[in-house]
Amino acid sequence: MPKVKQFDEVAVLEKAQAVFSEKGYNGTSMDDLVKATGLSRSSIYDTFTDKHGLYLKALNHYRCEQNSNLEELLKKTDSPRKKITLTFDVLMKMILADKKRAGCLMVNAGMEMTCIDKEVADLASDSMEESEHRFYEWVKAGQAAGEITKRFSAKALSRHLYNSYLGLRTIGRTRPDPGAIKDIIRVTLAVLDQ
Amino acid sequence: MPKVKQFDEVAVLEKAQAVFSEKGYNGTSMDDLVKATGLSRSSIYDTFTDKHGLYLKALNHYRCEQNSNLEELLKKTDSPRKKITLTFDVLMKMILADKKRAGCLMVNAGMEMTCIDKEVADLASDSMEESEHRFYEWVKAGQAAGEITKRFSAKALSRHLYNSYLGLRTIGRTRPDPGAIKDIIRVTLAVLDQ
DNA sequence: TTTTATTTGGAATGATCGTTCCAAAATATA
DNA sequence: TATATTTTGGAACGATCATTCCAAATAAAA
Repeated sequence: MPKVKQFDEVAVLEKAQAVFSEKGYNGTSMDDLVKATGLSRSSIYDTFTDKHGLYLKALNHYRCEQNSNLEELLKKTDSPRKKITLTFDVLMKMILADKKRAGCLMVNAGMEMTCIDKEVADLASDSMEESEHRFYEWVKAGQAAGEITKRFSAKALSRHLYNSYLGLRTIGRTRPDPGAIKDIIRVTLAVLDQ
Repeated sequence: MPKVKQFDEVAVLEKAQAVFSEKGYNGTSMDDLVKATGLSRSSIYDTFTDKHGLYLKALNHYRCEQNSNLEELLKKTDSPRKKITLTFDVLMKMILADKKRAGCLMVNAGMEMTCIDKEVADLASDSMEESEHRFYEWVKAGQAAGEITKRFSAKALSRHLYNSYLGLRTIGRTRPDPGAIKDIIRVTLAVLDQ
């Protein structure tokens, strides 16, 4: 009887995500979102409540997608150290492939919204903590396996790795230079050596 | 004969800078700027042309001020390595003192405006290159003086240092934890050892 | 094909945006 | 103190913002 939904919600979220990444939350208008998603205003409001709701859904979707993509990719190896290396390899490829310099939606959101929107700020902060903790588990396992130095605590090393990730995300958005990114990753990872 | 300007332009720029840092360019309204500066709309438009002009002037003033503050501080020592260490010490103090998490106006501007405003993006990019180059000169001198390892090129090390700076700026805005910042700086600087 | 529930497009709305404008206030000189 | 010149406050402007609303279009079921 009823007419069924004419669009794929996930596809819409990914279109919206791209615009939010490029222009930021405050730099994106509903008109931008209408054009990018191909949906009508009514459909957007009906499905996502409002602009803020769409932003939150896009952020959550981005987080899930990134996590599962990374998990899938890291099945390639059991070595904790190689998981770290692979993560930075993939990051470099993502940055260099990102011709529009959209960057990471979560990092962008954290930077734009910390002082403005507690709900978004908390979400971004939580996601960042999760990412850092992933590094922590790998470093800890790597140290146990003798792949990673014990000169520094697992906590300190994982904080360093995640800090380098954040720096690269900033460089990727502002001044993405292949040589620079390679240098940074090489030096960042050298700290893990005995 | 004429009535003279009733306000200090530099003081106004610093008030504006604080608001732009917290809320971003698109998140800041002219009303916010009127309240923060204490000036009237007319005076703002008469002095800075428009919102965008005020933003650019605030960015340029921030850049000059930061550079001269750093230069002044680093007179304390002649050792290139100690200049680097001091720079990170000061950065940590700035981040921890920054209760509003305003962060660095230049980094914030680069992140918010890359895809939106070429003029601002170029200014931020130029300022970032300058900062990285400052590290480069110190690393090069430090290597020549035997204070810094030659395992990596001066270019690679300076890129690494600046990348760590950018990461810390992001963390300072989103999740500023004293312990984390100390860890990151310690590991970042350890790379300079022989 | 007709019916029915739902989506859809686009006009309309009120709020807020950046900007302009001008009469009134203010100050350094005469 | 009076005059001349500039700043100032605040109202007013058009543009754009997010959001609402409804008639028309649409697709599944009868």
